[in-house]
Amino acid sequence: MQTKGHPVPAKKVSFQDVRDEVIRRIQDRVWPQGTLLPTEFELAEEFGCARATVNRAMRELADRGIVDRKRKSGTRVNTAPVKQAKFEIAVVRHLVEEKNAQYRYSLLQLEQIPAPAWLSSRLDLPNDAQALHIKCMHYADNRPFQFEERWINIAAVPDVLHQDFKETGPNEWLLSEVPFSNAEIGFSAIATDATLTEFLATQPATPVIQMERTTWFQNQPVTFVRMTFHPGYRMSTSY
Amino acid sequence: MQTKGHPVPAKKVSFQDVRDEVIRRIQDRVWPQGTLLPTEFELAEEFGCARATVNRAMRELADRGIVDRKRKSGTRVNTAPVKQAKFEIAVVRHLVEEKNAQYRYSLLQLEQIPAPAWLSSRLDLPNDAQALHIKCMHYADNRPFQFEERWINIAAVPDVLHQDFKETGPNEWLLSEVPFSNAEIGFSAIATDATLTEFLATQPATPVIQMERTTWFQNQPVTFVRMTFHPGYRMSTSY
DNA sequence: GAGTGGTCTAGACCACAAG
DNA sequence: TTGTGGTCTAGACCACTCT
Repeated sequence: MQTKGHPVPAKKVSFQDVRDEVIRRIQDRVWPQGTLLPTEFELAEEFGCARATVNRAMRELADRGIVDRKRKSGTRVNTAPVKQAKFEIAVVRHLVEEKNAQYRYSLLQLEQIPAPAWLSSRLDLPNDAQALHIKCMHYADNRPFQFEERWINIAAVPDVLHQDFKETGPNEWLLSEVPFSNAEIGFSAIATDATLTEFLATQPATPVIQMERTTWFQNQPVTFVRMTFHPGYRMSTSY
Repeated sequence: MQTKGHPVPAKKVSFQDVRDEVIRRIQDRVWPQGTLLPTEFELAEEFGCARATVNRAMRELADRGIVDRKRKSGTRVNTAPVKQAKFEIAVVRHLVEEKNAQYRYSLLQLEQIPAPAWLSSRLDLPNDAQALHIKCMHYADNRPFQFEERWINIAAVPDVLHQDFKETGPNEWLLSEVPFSNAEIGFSAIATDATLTEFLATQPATPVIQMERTTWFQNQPVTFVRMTFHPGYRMSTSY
């Protein structure tokens, strides 16, 4: 909306400007759900910027699931926006320290064993595979925070045999050893069994959140871990 | 790696090419964690593409938390990659239908009440605020899938009074009415109380996952909902 | 066939932060 | 001050997909 008298310096239109204005129009029902938006060319003209700028803005909206884009069809306001909640799967130590609590780690058990059948099946390991079986605890201000039970595919990370995991947990070591892996994560609610009741210091059969994660590196299975949080633990995020 | 004899048509280098090659080098320890990467200009030269192309590739890696970028400092391979797990907080109906199960909705209770103190406090409502209190069930193949209890801030969406929610749940209506809201979500593990035991058809004190969500639209509180899943429900995702 | 988004380029200027 | 990423431009061609 700027009169074209003299060539005013005219601050350039940023892709954020475009993005925010489009969001505003959607929120204010100028473009209700399902609306077909103007083409990039038209928007560029309206906003007085390059098409690439509009493209960048719209691509971001598409990534967020706010609009749907199709070649030839154009850009449409999404009707059933897929809400995504992102949870940061951080190292336990960070979770604890974020709460300004003192972190402490304790190794409970470490043994090399032939991979049990269920593990071989789950990780698709050969029959004679060897595994490192680890149990450990994570404390926040000396109160039980998380119980961790883990199996590591030794063939995938042979160096693991030189680690004693007395000072730092296997997760942190694996992170430095096997960066940028792929993983499958699942959360469920379970009741504490005898072991969990003991280490988490709970009443028997207390509901707790358990997180299971299987990790691969370059298509090779590396580890399966089961992490059980203390009662009352709440995972939260916002969007 | 292309000899510069004749001006070969030479397929253009895409930002995906750059991105994937950078990922490969990080995975293969060519650039171990903490490494300072070459500048965009240098990479553009190496790959034989424009700097904008490199920028687009690196920006994606930064978004994924694989590298850290700072003006003047340059781009560095992230040491403690923050793993992000994205959960799609979809409409319950979609969750059910994804399992190829038949979805059924049932309204249990709907009443207009003065907002209880805890709700006013949580949503920052005025003292005389009115709320719509709703209880309903979601079934998958006629088996209890989720129990939902919700409070809606009537002032934020007055139209809600014209809805009877007999056929479709409040969530779907709110989604169409209040698109692109902000929300805070939390998950915890709880034991079923009398009501939940009844509606979810479980044993008393069964561990279940409960999701709480508070939603705002343009900084105005809209709704607070507590959704409790059937026993054994598992939230999962991969990255 | 034609329209729309997807991407690349070459160049430019800006903004932040390290020295 | 200076180096590095952040962004915008104007133009070009490509790729999907609808008709």
